[in-house]
Amino acid sequence: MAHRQDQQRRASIHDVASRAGVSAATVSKVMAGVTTVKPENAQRVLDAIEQLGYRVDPLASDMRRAKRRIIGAIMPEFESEFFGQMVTQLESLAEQRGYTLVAASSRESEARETEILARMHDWRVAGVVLAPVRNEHGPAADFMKANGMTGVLIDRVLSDDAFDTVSADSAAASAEVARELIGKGHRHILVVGLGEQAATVRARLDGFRTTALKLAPDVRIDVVLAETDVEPLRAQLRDYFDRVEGKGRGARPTAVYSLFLKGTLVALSEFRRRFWHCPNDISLVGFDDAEWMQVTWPAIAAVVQPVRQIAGHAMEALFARIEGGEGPPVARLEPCQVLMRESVGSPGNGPHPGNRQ
Amino acid sequence: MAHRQDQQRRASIHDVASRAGVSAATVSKVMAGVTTVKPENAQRVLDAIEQLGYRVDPLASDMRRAKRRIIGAIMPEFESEFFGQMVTQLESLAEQRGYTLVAASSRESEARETEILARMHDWRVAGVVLAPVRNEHGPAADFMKANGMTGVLIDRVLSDDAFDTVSADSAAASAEVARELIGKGHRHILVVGLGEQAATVRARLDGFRTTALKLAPDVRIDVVLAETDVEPLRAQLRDYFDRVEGKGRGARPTAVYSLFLKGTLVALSEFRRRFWHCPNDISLVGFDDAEWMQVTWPAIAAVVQPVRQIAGHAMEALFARIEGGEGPPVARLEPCQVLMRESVGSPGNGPHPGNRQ
DNA sequence: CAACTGCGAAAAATCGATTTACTCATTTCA
DNA sequence: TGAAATGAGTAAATCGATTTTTCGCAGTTG
Repeated sequence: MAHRQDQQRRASIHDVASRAGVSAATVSKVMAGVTTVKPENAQRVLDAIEQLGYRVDPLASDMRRAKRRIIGAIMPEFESEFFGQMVTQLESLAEQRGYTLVAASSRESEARETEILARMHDWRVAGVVLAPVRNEHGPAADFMKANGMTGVLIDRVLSDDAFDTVSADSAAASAEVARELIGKGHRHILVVGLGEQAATVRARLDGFRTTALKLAPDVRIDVVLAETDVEPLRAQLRDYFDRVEGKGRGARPTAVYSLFLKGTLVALSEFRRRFWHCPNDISLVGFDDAEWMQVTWPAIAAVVQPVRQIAGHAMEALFARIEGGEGPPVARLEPCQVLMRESVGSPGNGPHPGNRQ
Repeated sequence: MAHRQDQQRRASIHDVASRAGVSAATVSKVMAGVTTVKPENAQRVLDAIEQLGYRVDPLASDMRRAKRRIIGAIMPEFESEFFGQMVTQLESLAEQRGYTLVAASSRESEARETEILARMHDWRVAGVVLAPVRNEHGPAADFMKANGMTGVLIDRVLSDDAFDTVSADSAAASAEVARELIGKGHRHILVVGLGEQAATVRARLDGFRTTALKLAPDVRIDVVLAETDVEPLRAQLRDYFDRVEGKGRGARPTAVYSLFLKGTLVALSEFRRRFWHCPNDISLVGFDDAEWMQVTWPAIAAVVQPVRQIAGHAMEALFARIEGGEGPPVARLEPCQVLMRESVGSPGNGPHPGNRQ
């Protein structure tokens, strides 16, 4: 019956008003819960709303306010569990407050990051949750500052002089990893990372190195840092292992600590190529957990980032600012959990029987 | 200098108009590329736009049109590579056409699916890409029909009488898997799935069964289908293996075909529990590929869904409808690629030496 | 009885862009 | 020459909701 009508044009506040025999302003007041409306009028408005299936048009509703009830989220990628969970959380939290989340992927490009931000600025979003590709000092953060945008930086950041930041406590987690590896007897450890993400990588590296050296001053820590992309890292890692293997017995590290998920995958694939098995031939821990790490053989040890906490505190900080919260920016660090799974063992348990090299 | 201004209020079309000494209508025409504007006026408008850094407010711009330049995307989850890539693609395609993509996760709930859809309807989105939790016959699709929304259904769908559909060619891929497994000599195969996703699961199951039986009429195909959630599936799988093990030698299937990613994880974790190794103790193929499947030992065989093609054709179909395209709905099936990795071998190569049960 | 107080609701302005209708000129053609 | 067509541009309406202003009317007060 109402078919044509449904498909053609939705009821507006004026349709409700005329059906209820009042003005649009009164309808608006009823919906806003203003008490200075005569009960009988309010009831007729409610009835009209019910009958017409009226719902506020968020677009029109947002027109007049300077900050629209839209939150922008910019993530470096959507393909990993971490950012997938992050978006899910952020969306849920935005929704709870009656905001719409518009998520976009910068696809690991700072240029795109700024473009997206400009578009979000056009939309006059109330706030932005930005997980920068590189760190807090990129062009995106500059853009936000220059345009007086409200925002929170997460993940690959440490602290900022203009925006609140929320990230995993990389240093503490790395220290924990160091304690575990040193405790198991490792004295030659390779750290793998991507240099571009300056802030986080440094925190993770320093946290690891400091604690490791404190516990075992004789420990040898090698570092393989690729600048930008994953493929160069793969090549560098291959070269590194070729080199240490050339130096004969004992030159090979007994454990690898990867500072990010892609690095863990690269390390694993390099182990495969060399027929090295964890943990007998080499131990492996990676920053960032994933579901599959529990089902492989061996299960892969990992640092679990507290996604819910990061998302929760990011949104909390963001809404506080949106609602006019003042004060200097806060840099929050959320504690991680380190899951030592089977991929970590003690060195010197001899090569795996299947090791053919 | 322009700081305060930037932060307070952005330039509107009227600001541009007054600075250029013309009316807002003229500015609008210049931006739309209408030719009936005196070149010198056009130039002054362009200059004013430049000086003020004016950009169209998409919200205001969309106000008057019945269909706003917004595309909604509803995915069952964001945590897996498949849907992550899907959202990335969809966003990119929407952006190319000057549309904004608003993505939301139904978190595997049909109720939420409809709620999100209602909210998107409130936004008067031009179209929706819906990856239903269950299949094309859920309440979400009904809602879209009842409200005359434009949309395309993807992934867990076969065909629909109201909407275009795009999905992986599950049947063909499953047939290919059957050919591979039968060809390798498997005659007792377990298929693992989630019954709730009726359409796709049936297609995958039937495609597999038909081809397997055609090639080897004596093949035994067991099926473990959990209704809704992953945990029950885990329990059922455990029971199943307990049962077949109780029947003694040869009762155990030599291969498992999982119809979706979570099933592959469950199967792997069950293998772990029983100390079964792939492919010596049992072979495994799963629908849906993931990056980690190449780096584990063994690498896991998988059916790769053509994400780009699905996203591309979905958007193509969607925009065709948005632009008024008529005609009966089209059901598209995109071919998959089957990657037979090390987790699949021939049966009867004897148990793995490490098998302690 | 005039002035004041308040309540409830309507009218009007606003947000920013687009589109329709309309106004002058200036051409073009009969 | 006069009517119609074209060109260039503007005022105003529109989209749908919110917010400010105004107004009518009832009841009080001096």
